[in-house]
Amino acid sequence: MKLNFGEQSLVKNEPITVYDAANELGLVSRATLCAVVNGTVRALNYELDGDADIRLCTFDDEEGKKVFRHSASHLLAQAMKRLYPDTKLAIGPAIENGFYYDFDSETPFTPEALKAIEDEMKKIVRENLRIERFELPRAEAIAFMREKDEPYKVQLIEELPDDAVISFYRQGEFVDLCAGPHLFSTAALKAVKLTQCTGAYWKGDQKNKMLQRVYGTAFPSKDELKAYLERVEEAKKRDHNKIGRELEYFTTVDTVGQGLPILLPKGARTIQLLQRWVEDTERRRGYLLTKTPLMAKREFFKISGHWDHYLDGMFVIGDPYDEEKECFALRPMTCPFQYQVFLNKKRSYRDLPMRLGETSTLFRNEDSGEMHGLIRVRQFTISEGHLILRPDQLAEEFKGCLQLAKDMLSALGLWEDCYFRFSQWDPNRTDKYEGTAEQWNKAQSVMGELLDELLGKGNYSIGIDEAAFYGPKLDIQMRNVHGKEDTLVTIQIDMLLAKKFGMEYTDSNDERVTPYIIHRTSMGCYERTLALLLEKYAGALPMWMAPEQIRILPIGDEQESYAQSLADRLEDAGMRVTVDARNEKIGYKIRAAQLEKIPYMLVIGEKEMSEGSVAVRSRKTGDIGTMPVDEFFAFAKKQIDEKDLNN
RNA sequence: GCUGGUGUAGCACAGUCGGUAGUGCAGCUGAUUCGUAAUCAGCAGGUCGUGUGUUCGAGUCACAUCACCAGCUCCA
Repeated sequence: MKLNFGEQSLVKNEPITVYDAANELGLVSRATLCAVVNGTVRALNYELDGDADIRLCTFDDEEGKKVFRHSASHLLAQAMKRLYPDTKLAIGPAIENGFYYDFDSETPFTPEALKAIEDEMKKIVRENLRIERFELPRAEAIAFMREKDEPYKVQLIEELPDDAVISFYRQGEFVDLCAGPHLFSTAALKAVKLTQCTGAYWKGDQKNKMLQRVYGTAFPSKDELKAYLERVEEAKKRDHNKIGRELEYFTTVDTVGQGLPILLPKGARTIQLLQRWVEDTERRRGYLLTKTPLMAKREFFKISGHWDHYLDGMFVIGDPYDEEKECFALRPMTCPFQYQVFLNKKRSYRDLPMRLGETSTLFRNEDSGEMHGLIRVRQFTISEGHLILRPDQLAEEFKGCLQLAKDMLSALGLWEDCYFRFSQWDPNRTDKYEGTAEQWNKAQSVMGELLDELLGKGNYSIGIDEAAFYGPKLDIQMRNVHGKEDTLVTIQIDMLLAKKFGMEYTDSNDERVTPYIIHRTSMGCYERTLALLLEKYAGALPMWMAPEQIRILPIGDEQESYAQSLADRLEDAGMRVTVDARNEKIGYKIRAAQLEKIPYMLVIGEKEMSEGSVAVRSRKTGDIGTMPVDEFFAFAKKQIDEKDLNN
């Protein structure tokens, strides 16, 4: 058999382990963790018995990281079993940045308990236990796990297909059902840290028992672990929920209620200017502005399907089940309201595409545990829009929507952090979705082709059972500082709602045709986008979107009126300027402005006043020297007009 | 909704074994008129998230509730 290790190769007649084969070529080092053999990840002690293409992996490879951390999760489970023998094991995979293991245990694990478990893990590492794989036939595997009193493992085996290979991994006294692969020995797991303990449902289903999930991370060296933990700490400092409150962008008030943040003047200002910018940009791209009611009668939502599909998520005014009495609901979306604009009169194919845009406030009754700062709230305002189209316009208009979102998010500097998901229906859950399989397949294939063309094949992931109840979506996703993902922008193709609302147009053959609809947002909802901006820029929003752009700092009383007239002039040019005329030393005022992350400070003393100049200080680079007022004016205006993201 | 954690002045925090609440910054007043990240002094500020209970006595203990945080589930 021929064994290819990239450039080098080896010919063998007898079976040999990956480790021994690689070692003969001098390719193994301490950093080698596993190997990809003919496309499958294998442990180093995997026995080769035929021709193979082999790639050795270290921690720098995704495969290596995964194997390393998967072994760390077994280490955790072993320590847990030693300290709490009654604990039942569920599952323990490697995840991005670490691993977790789910346990069923009577004892709730506190941070102190985690410390003790971590110490036990370190002990096992020092024991240098070999990690060995073995297989069992199905019946024996089940009996084995029954004997060990591991009901979750029994269930996992029972759910495996009949022909599945059932493998176990043993390290010392500990054995776990696992597909593997794993490291050679526990000794390599030198830098392991348990980070948190939370609840998680068995099999991710709310109806199942809640287990205890212990999260951890692992690195080949203590230095790498330390660097990672420091990065996490740094990221948390950018948390909009902290920084947004400190910098007075928003606050919450117990008595107002959950998910109902108060936007303070700075937050309100930035959202106002984003909103104006969105509305103006959309107008230039052919959108018609609408303003529709924030609520409607129950009957209206029955037509749209929301009453059947989304009642739990709506705020209802009145008794939803008393059909005798009038009942209203606050709107959870804009779609059917905006359709009324189209329905206002008879439409012809000449009216299409009709692009409708609205700065739309929505209300969604999220579960109490869902709210998060400005990212997930119960009332929010979205740059909403619907495009009503002839079939032949679908591709072009979808493209336009994506281009608009890209332009918007690029101007905000967020585009580079986004990734894409093609959210599809689940054909097995027809209760959740409206329409026929034929309609869904058609909409999804149209959308798939568009995405391949616009984003490129493979540049988006597919999310099954993530669609809207009326159609597939392109979701533009972003992660917050905690690594949690949220949808920033969504563009959806809808082939169902138009019919429900009796929307038709007359085509050139004088036939009545039901239009296609695209639901879309251009830059998402303002609260969430602001939150992600605050995190991206650590509170120092770029000049063009900063609530306060320039602060003028007179040194003494004599410069106050000059400072004020300068502020008036900049304000007249549309800049957002304040004067700090407090009787304080200049250092004090600068410190205050720096802490508030004001982009530019203009220091005005006797010298500047007499020569008509300003001493400019940037929050980023400090004192950048004195320049004539006109020069600063042009300097600032350029940054604002060009939406410069570096200042 | 579920699991765990947190809640003391505007903010950051201290408060021992249950004995009647403190520090720094911010604020206000006065003095100081000052050149690139904190001038000095004085003053004021609290129903210890809320409620109920235990107790002679509760910031501290118990229960409930509200809000905030992380995770799970959910997310049109």
